[in-house]
Amino acid sequence: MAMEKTFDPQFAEPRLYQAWEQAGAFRAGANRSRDETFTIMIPPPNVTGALHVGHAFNNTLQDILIRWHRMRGFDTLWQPGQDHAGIATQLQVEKMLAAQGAPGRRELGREKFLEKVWEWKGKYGDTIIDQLKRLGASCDWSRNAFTMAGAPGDPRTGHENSPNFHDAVIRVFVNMYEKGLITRGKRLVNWDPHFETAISDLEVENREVDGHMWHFKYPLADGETYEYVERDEDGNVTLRETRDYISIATTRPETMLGDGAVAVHPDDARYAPIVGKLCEIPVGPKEFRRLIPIITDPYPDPDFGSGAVKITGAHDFNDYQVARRGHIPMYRLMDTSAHMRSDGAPYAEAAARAQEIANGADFTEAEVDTLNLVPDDLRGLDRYEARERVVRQITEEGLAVMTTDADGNAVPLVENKPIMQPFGDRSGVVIEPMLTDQWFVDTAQIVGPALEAVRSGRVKIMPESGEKVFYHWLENIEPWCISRQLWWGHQIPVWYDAEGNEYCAASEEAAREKAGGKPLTRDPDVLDTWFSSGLWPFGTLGWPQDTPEMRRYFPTDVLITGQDILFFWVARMMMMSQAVLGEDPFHTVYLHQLVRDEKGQKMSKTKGNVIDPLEIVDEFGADALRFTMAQMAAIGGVLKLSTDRIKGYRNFGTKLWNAARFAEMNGALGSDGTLPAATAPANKWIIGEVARLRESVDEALTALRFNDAANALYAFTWGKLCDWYLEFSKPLLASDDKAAETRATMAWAIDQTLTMLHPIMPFITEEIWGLAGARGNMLIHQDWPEYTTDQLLDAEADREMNWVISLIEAIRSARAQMHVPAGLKIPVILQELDEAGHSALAENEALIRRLARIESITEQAELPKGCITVAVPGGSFALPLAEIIDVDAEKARLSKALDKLAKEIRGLAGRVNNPKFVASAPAEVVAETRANLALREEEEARLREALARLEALD
RNA sequence: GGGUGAUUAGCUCAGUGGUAGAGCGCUUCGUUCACAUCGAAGAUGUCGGGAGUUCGAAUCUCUCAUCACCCA
Repeated sequence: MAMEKTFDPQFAEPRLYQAWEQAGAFRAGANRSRDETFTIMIPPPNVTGALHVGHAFNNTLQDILIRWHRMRGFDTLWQPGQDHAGIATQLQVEKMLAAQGAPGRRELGREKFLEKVWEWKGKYGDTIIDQLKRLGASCDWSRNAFTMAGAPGDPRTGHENSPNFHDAVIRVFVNMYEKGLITRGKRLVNWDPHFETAISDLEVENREVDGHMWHFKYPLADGETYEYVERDEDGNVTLRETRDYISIATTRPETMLGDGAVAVHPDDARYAPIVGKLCEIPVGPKEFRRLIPIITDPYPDPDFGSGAVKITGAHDFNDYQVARRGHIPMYRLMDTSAHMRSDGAPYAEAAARAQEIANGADFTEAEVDTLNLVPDDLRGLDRYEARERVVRQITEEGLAVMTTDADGNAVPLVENKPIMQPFGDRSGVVIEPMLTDQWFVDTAQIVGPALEAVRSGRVKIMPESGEKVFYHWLENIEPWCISRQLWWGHQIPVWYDAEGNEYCAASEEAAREKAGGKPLTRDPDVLDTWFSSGLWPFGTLGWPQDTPEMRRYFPTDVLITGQDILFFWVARMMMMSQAVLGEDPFHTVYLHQLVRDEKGQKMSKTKGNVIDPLEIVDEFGADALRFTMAQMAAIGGVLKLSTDRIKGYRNFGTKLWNAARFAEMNGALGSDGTLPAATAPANKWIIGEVARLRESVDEALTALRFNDAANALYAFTWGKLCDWYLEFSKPLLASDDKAAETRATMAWAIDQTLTMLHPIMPFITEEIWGLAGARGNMLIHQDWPEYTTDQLLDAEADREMNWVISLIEAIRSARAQMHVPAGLKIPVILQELDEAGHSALAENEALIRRLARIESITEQAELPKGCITVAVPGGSFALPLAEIIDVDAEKARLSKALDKLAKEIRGLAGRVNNPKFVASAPAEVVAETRANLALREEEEARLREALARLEALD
């Protein structure tokens, strides 16, 4: 049956994928023929996720490595699964409920809401898995895992691989708690007012926005004054005035209400006279104005603003540090939705107590947290509205620093300046630093082994620059806030009694036992999603149970993931694996960049430059997309995806398809796998080229240089197999004595090409493989070749065929430049030729005549008038084209060739004649340079002769 | 401000000390029995600037410029 003219991926890909799945081709250990294992853990996509180009890239690379190892006979496992993605999923379900007009989260209550989430997960949670299948991902889906599997409320039983994932999470928490690695405390955290939860540093996106800097006067207590002096760099006085205030610049006036002090740099001479005195916060009811101390701290930058900084420990990270150093009270001003607090005692009462503290009274953190210092008229307001009111009140009172505008009017000094503002990466709202009780992992205690793993080389990060980034972050690691005020997640296994004592245990019963039977309430918070993702490499293998999979496949081998989650995930997996198991989770980390559009811009919905990988698969097929991904994957490279490129690789697939079609027409598709006994130089040559390809593909994939592997395959398939070998084969297939061996060689070469292309282009290669008739196995389980060039490369055939190619190219080039009609067969005169050339010509005359479109080759030393000269290594040929030759064009052609040669000869001769080069360069480089020079000089001599002959014509 | 990287053909990018490369695009020619999703031939480079190390530098070092990303 004749093959179709082109491969139809839309039709064939789903059929082929189904065939693989039905055959169990992806199962862990499938096609295993040796003892070594090879394991990759998929970076679990969010259960809410839809496949984007980043996933497509990331998973293509993983699939290439997996398929390659599986074919090589490793016991291979590609562990798939999904992440429960706390915030994203909770948000998604809330949105759905709202859209349905159903009762919301709070109305439902925790338990009912979680039921809805599980329901949602059951319905929509597999979207991304189906999308990964369209890419050709050969994960062992029978082992699909989930980071919330086995949590209370999980309606599924038995059909998921990791029913114990929840147990693993709880076990690790309890273990780390008992070791003192997890503690609870009041800390300043990034608070997301939309989701009303704490989030980690990594979930905060700092963006530059237009902001304002206000300047206000904090009057000194009791009307005190001081001499304020400013000097220039040389110490000359530029300003001297008597002041009864200290000037403060702030971008967040609403937080003034919670100020605990004003700080200046200890070396700042301007404020030295007033350090230790009190000043007044210029806002709030006049009769209850609070006085706060002026302190010194190294944090304020004397050159920035006025050099004096207000300290609001509960709402700014820098201030928090200053307040802790100086034992300054931290007054929380906002509630969980970032509205000004409206709880607690009236302002007058709170302010009076705060004043006692400022005057030196003892206080506790807990007491301070109960004090609501928001004036009664501002309570309950949104933080931005409160800001406006505060600014207005201060300005009306005349306590804003004034300046003059363009018209000479006095106006408040407000600088417009870009400021960096923190946003929640999920909610997009401005993050509020908030002083709250949270759970923390004391990462400083567990970071050591992870750092050591990379420093010692046990774990290799690629590209190497990733290691520096890794060190930098881990060496300066901050405590990791792991509690989230959400419902969807692993609830923290800690219970409290009425006195607030903590009981951490794997179950409520165990906790109650510890508490001696006292009534307990459970901490409502859940764990950061990344806490459970950190256990991915072993939680998916059945840990904490002692499973065969855990023993066999852990530690895993290569982790392929985006650079952006090096800290989120990679570093934490390394820390947690070491903390829990005392082992590294993998030995190699391959980091890649974000996939961008063809101009290098981030893809974003607002820019409208998003490329949907599934649309690409629809239009060009998964193989074309995969090949493009592999081809882009230079280590550390920027990833720019353009549809033109994808189209090019779709064309590559068609080229391969047509080569197979040609083979099939000639009865040369599908070999029995035995190495053909070739006698024709062309056949010997292609066998050697296949061996070269095998070596370069393996070398490239071993080094994770996917682009090198893809390019080697492309260059071989198109540039060697199709451009030359199939053309060489045509006269051979028509011959009596070489036809059989050529069919065998072609079948073998194409099978080898399909095999080696399969990890990158699994669909089209499997399809062609299957078209060749009865095979013992599918290509996905074909054994990967191991032959070497030492075994298969015939050096003589290699030299010979390269000479043949260069002769054909030289003749074609001369013909084209002389505008010889492409269809015209011309005679060729052999002018002179060395022995090797004679032999190559004799063996391959049929190929040369066909490909260079030559009518006859005759040998004669004396040339007729009007010849074009073609020089090749070892000799020269002439094309007698007196009737169509353009002498000037030929002269120009020769001159140009001579110029180029002359330049090369100059360079080579310069080196050879330099005694220092001969003395210092390696012998083989010197020899090579000499040989090269000799060749060039020989060619130059021939061309000069030819040019002289032409000039004699005139 | 700190860190990391980039700068090579018109475009997108490979290239870790030994004759500057690929794909796309461009020009000319071509319906040769696998392929027009194709074939043949061709043009295009002070390898960002400057300095240094070296027999030899796109590659190593320093410096300047521009850009990108990450963290403040």
